[in-house]
Amino acid sequence: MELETRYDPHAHEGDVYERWMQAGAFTPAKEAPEGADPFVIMIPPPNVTGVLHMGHALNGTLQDVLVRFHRMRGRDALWVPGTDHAGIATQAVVEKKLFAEERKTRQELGREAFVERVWDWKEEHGNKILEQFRRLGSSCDWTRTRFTLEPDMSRAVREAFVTLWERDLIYRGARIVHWDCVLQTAVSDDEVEMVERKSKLYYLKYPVKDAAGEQVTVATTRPETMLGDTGVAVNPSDERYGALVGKTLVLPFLDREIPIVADDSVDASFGTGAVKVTPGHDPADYERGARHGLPVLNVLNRDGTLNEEAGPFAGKSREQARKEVCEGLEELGLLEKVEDYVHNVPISDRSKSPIEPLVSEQWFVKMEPLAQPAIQAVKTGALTIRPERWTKVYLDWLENVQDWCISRQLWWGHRVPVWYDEDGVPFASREDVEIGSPHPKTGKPIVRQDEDVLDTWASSWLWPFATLGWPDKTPDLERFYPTQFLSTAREIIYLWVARMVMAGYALLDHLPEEKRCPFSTCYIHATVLDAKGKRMSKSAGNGIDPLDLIEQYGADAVRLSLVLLTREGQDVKLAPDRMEMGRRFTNKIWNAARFVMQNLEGERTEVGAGTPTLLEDRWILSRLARTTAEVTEALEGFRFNDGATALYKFVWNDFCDWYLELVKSRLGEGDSDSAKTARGTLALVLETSLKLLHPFTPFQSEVLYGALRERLGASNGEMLVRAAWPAGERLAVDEAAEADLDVVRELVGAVRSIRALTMVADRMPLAALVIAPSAETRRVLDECHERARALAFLSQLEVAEAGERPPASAVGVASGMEVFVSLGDGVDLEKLKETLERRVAKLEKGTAGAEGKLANKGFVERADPDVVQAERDRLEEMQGELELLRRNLSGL
RNA sequence: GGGCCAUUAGCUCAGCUGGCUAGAGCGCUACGUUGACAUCGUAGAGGUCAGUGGUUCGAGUCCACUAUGGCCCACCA
Repeated sequence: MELETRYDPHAHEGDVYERWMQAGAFTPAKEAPEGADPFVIMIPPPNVTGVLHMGHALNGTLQDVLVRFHRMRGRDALWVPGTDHAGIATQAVVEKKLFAEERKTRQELGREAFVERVWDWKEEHGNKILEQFRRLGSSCDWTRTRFTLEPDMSRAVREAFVTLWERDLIYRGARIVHWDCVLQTAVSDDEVEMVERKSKLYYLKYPVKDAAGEQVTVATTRPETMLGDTGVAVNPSDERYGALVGKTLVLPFLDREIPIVADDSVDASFGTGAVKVTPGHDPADYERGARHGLPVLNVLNRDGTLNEEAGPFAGKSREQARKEVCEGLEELGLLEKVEDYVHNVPISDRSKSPIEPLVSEQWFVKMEPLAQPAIQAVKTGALTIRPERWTKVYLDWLENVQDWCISRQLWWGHRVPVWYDEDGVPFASREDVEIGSPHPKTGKPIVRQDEDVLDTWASSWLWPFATLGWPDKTPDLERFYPTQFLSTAREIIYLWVARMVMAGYALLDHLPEEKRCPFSTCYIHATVLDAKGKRMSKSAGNGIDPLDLIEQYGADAVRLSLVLLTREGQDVKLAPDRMEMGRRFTNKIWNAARFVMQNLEGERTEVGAGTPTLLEDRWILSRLARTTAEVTEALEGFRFNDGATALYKFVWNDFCDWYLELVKSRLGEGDSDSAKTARGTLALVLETSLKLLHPFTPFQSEVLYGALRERLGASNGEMLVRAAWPAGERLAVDEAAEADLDVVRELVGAVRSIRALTMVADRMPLAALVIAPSAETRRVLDECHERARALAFLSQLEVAEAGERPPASAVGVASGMEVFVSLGDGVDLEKLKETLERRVAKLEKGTAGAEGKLANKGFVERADPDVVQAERDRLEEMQGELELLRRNLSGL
């Protein structure tokens, strides 16, 4: 196969993915390999309505890197994909479409027909996001794709519901809930966002009963809710109102008599110190009302208009009522004043409309008992959350957990599996119940099923095991549960992560305690921000579409860039051009591979032929061994960035910059042992590098691996995706080789520095460069000088015997070697002098620091002996260089 | 009102449990290559590591406070 000079991702990605699919490369073998531990990830199911955003792209990359890594390491690897039915979001999308296209509301269509429409929509559009995950290269087992509303999931959801019901952990209650007046459903605490809004603070006067002219002023932001007031509260220690507690007020408009009560929760310093109590429409008031036995009055309809309880204001919208209430009070002389006021208003995440706290009948799950094991999970280490600081967030929520309102007044979702008899006595059932059949307890006929559906999270909290077939004890459940890794966004630590842990402990009671936690590591990935550090959002229009990036740079470059840019626990600011890093690197790999393969023409069948004895061969193999260990350790510890960085440095700075250059002249030697070894080493290093790269750049590494095997004549169609992770006897760290090559690099560097100094002085090239090596370094030079010649800058180098000291204008030192430079004519001595002086100053500072350190007893006695020795060596070196530079300076 | 996170080169960021003369990529400058690489290589300029105090033989790294920016939680009507 001919490789183009520039890597073109689009020429390969589609084909490669297709080959993986045809080979079933992502589906675990029927039987788990002997002795292989599972490595399982459940994808956080994206909404079916969703399109891939940068957060998905990052998260998908991280999960894929790990799954591919562990698959290659021989673990029984599985990554289960799927989507979430996302009750409110999906229903809203379809409702909107229905109205736009047919001018119909869901009510006009009817429940059954509407749900049918949603399914139609799902079949048509619901796979989009999973397709996009494929573009990214995700190696999910697509044969196991799940959907949170499919029939098997319904069984799981019912099993969970009924189990909790039987344990008395589910109850129906009138509670104040967050009501979304647009979507006309209850939403959970976690779906509410507090948004700062400018508004007014109204001071209302309520007359005291039987006390002509006496009034109490309350401050409120919601004057229209005064119609639902059933009391006024003051702080018991507030002297202003002491005498009034126990007296009665008369509510304007309605003439309702309401008591003044004393309650600690009232802040005497806010407003007037007196607060109206509206238990039906304010969570805090609900609590206060309950403490004082005040009645709960609901003055709102489900759409947010006022109901008949509101007397003259019935039927008005909230906004209209507010206006009219104020006007009315004004007329009555009961509006004291209105102030500007900024406060936080609860807004529904889903409809973006203001939440109305409303008392209504809902289903709740008692959370406290479920929370205990989830708290224990992190305390015992069964669950590790990374970065660690999120543990506290997780625990804080669990330790103060509120009961979970699980009913939603929607149609798209799992219907609450509760049926009622004619007296309204409920019971929960795993099976559908026929209308008319007898209630198992009361014996009376069943008349209806509960109309509500369950919160979406009431299915997704079962995800880690419902995807494996639970409640049946399937082979998959046995083999793949619990999972090892969950990677998700911080926003859903409460909504999802904590609840999955609870569900695992509560519902998988056939398993021993230590196997119930659904995942052992929960990784909270970075948030992807825009270039200015703002959150990407549709409404702000600052989002970057990952598919555009893939289109432009290729999936591998995007994956690599994301991993290189993201360090654990730190958000990442992203601009499209940051993908350049990945693009350049993938192009570099491509060309290095091309070069290697061009030199492997012919009959070679064995990778890594010959025993390397030459320094550079030993060196690169040692570096390869070290890099292999680094990448392996990094990925085992979920340090993605470290792994990618180690590879980047190895491939680019060691392999391409040095090894390929050093080996070029040998490659022309035909059949010499030296040439053979070079070719073998090249092939081995390339092949191993491709394996290490595969988790990060799966497409490109697969293409190059195929090409390499073909070139070696060793191809039998095997794919890199299933290759074994590098390990073994050929890869050992050779410290001597690394140290020796460091000397060479340093030497070359020193020559370049001296040369650069003169070039700074004037662009004149050097008249001559002479090196007088010590006996020790001479050995190393002899070994590699010929190869080093291949480097352009070394072609000017002449090696002299020690002791032959040529006249020099500048002298440098490197690894015990003196480097003499004689300057050509026309050098700007002033500039050279300046440069040298700066260098001297820097060195003086350095030596002073080192001397101080070594003069310090504490350091010498307590520090690691190696560190002290290194410090001495460093000082000596600096002193030597300093001395030479001073000599240079005085000679100028 | 609590809590968390950041602040290191012009830009984006690395610097793990305190210990080489504080690094990388991009950008900039110079030179060299253009027979693996519509490039690549080498070198250079550029930093009082936000500020103040403390612990220590030694602090970018640990502690306290301050400043700036960002995020999360919370029933102040």
